[in-house]
Amino acid sequence: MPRIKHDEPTTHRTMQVVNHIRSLIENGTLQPGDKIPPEREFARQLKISRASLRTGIGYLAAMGVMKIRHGVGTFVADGPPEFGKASLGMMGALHGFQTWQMFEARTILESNIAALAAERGKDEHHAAMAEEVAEMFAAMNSPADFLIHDLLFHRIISQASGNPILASVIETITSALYDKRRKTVERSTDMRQSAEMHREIYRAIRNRKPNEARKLMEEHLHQAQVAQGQERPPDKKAATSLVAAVK
Amino acid sequence: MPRIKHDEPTTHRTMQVVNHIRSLIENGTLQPGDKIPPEREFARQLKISRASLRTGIGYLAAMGVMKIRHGVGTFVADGPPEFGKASLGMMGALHGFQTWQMFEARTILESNIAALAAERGKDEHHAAMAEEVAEMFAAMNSPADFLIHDLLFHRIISQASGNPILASVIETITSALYDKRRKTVERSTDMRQSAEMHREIYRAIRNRKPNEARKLMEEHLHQAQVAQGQERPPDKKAATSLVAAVK
DNA sequence: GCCCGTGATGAGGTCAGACCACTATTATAC
DNA sequence: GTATAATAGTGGTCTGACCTCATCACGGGC
Repeated sequence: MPRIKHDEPTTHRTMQVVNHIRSLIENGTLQPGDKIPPEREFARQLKISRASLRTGIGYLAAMGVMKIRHGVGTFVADGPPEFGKASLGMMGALHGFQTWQMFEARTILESNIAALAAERGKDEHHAAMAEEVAEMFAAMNSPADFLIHDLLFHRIISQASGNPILASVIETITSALYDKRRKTVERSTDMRQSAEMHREIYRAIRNRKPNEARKLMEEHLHQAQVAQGQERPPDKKAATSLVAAVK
Repeated sequence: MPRIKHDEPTTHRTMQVVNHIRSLIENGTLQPGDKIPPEREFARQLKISRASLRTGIGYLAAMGVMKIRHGVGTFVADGPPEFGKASLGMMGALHGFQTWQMFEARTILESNIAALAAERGKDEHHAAMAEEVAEMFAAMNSPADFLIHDLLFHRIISQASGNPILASVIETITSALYDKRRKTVERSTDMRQSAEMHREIYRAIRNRKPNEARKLMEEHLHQAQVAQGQERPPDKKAATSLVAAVK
């Protein structure tokens, strides 16, 4: 029989680095925000070349797990979890993501997240949400500020849902939509209505009414979508239909 | 006076590579599955060192946009879109993702996706789904094969939903759960029931009954979760029924 | 005394070229 | 004809030098 040499992927230096850092994170040695040793020293510790170490670190940086600052050092990411910033944009270019699809995904995710938040939200979440709603009413004449508090409001709901995975997915999609939103928010004439809507959502969550929260969130996002003229185009499928691609 | 070597404000080489490839993808020069030129030649074309080129390619590979095959070449990813394979696992280690959270996320996503598939699925999707259901019944005595067709079935539903963004998110979460599933599927005594369930889901989708499909999918995933003892830990009382549920 | 330029320091970024390892194909031996 | 061996092509790793950037301490000028 032909000799099978199927070695383990343990060989690749890149994965060696990734796994090492992973274990450091898992056993608590590395915490979000921590700085890792300088490349030259770290490479010596791991008994690999600096070049290989760098590919490994680059890999982690691409996934958003590490953050590199030229001239300063390399750190473990500490912000809200986000699946590779450029990832979605890249995927969009590759597989032809449409804006309406982003809205659809966001609507499904956020409406369910709102329901979860209504079930599990704690007092501090309610307080923070109330705060942001108030800020929205106060920023009625400043679209840019309004948008900031809008984002914050939604982010708090994500946290209140108690499911960080869903929160990160939303975060990724939202950040991809952010640029588009920023361009159109100026012409928004419905900030008052939007603020009211947010307040209603807040109330539904605070009063622990999951279904109401879900419904309101759905409605809210639908309005936002319409306001940007990003409705799903009529069902005229240019369907590529590659069932074989599933393989 | 040593004049300052005022080079272009070209951003980091890594991003230079990423953007270059991105533009190649956007203008259609590179299609999924295509092979990019050998590193040495490509580096010469871009007028950068091979090391820098490799950094950029590594970045794209980490995001799942490119696939590297040692000794063969580097290709544009062609399978189902997937956000960095290791990404979720890494994030889990960093932010403490729990298995029950993955199930929750998956349930929310897949039940809604099933509903969308019921609305938008086309004949070829229905056919492919029927095929997989049949394979499941045929593989009843081979857990490994059964699992494969199980995965395929769900993947076809994702495609049928007509929203590739949701499909990729699911794909990412599912692949993270795959290993855990593989370990427990052997003891599954409910493959028959599982197959029946899949058939019912298929029927709901084919008959364009979104709400029914959603409900069935929810139920199906809940069963799968229970079968693995990955229920969400109750907030208050301990669940003693879990052990019995496994059989 | 305070401010600001300037150099020293340490970190990541890039480069070049040699050499190693894997895969698939082709040539050769049997 | 088939199995083994040689080979070409491609990614993977190493070395070590040099470049760029961010920060801080020092010291002259105000």
